[in-house]
Amino acid sequence: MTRAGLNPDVVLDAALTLFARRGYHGTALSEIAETLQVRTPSLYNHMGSKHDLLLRIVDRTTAGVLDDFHRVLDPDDPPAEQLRRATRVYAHRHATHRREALVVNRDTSSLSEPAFGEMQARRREHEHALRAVIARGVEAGDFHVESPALASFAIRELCVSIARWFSDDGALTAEQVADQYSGFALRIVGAS
Amino acid sequence: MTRAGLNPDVVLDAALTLFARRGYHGTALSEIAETLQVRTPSLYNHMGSKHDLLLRIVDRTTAGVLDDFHRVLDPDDPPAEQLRRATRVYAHRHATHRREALVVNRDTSSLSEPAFGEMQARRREHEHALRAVIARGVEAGDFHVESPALASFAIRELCVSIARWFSDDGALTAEQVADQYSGFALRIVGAS
DNA sequence: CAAGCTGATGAACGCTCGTTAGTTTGACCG
DNA sequence: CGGTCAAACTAACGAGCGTTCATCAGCTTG
Repeated sequence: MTRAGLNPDVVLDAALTLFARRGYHGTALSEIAETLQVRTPSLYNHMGSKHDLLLRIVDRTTAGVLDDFHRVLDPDDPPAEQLRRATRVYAHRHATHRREALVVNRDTSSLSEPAFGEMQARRREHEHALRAVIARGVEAGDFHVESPALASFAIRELCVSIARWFSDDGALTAEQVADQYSGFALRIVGAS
Repeated sequence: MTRAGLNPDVVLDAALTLFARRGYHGTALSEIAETLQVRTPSLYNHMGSKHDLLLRIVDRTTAGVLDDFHRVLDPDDPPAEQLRRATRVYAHRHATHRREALVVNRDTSSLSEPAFGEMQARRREHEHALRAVIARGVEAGDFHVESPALASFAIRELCVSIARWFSDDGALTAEQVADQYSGFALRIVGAS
């Protein structure tokens, strides 16, 4: 191991923390370097560019969201259980991956093409998948909402907002928050 | 009226649009100037500084939120009606003042003291006031939630998120969205 | 029509940014 | 112990930023 012991993961993690706190444009590479007790140019031994850091963060996170969704969704479950599981895992991720969520939801617009387009496509895929669950619940008479699209937006953004206030030192664990929020989701769609 | 017809309101409005789209740090004064078909230094005839623009936006918006709240809250109303009205006006504001909401929720951390502290105090005031309404509803047996704080966070952030997807050209008017979202809020707290 | 004022402008400032190049350091291996 | 190679360093770059200032244009007023 050399003097500073830097590596790509450590750099990405430090960037994640600072991007989440001050935003992508509000964070200088010199601040990331200072965090790691290293001069700025040393970072380039472990990353492509500043923009590349953002890209990797967004990519990894949006892929994780879709993975989560398809992993917990059982096609044989009734809509209420599907919605509960999909919401719980989405809420849980926003409590356990706060920094990633903050960066993705704040700085995605700083991505260049084609990364921005790909990210939007993934977001839309998750959005439509959740909307489909709600629509099935409405058809089955289990849910009661005027607009599945509106309810889907509301539930997704509800979970996203967890990243803005959750704390590991708080009164509730990530699991408890996820359980309560999935309960909120079922109430929003008017599940009996 | 002189050549370009600039004035403080026009500059603030252009800044608002660009801050909302690219963020405070992501927006250059030259871009604001370009929007107004003017050279950058001309802006200084109508503003103090870039930071001052952000400050005025945040100030005006957070004051408006508290104004709205106290204007619609009737102490004699039952908790359910109080929550409905408070949520409706908050949701409505986020549909009709999208740009302001986006800036406040993204770039507040770029404010310097004491502005940042003052803004946080106002936010907390609104948060606590809404939480109190929910707590009263729980005490009265009208609402059923484990944690009024969690429900209050959820409802507020739910409304905030409207700014992220609402469009004047969309299928729903601001009033319709506000009505549906205040319905979501009542469902979240388990109002009968 | 001349004087004066408001505001738009070109030029320039000091600074910070992301990034590159060349050099030096230090850990590892035969 | 000497050679090798990865990686951290110093120095410097070009560009863009927010901001200032002296100048200039054009409208208003007497």
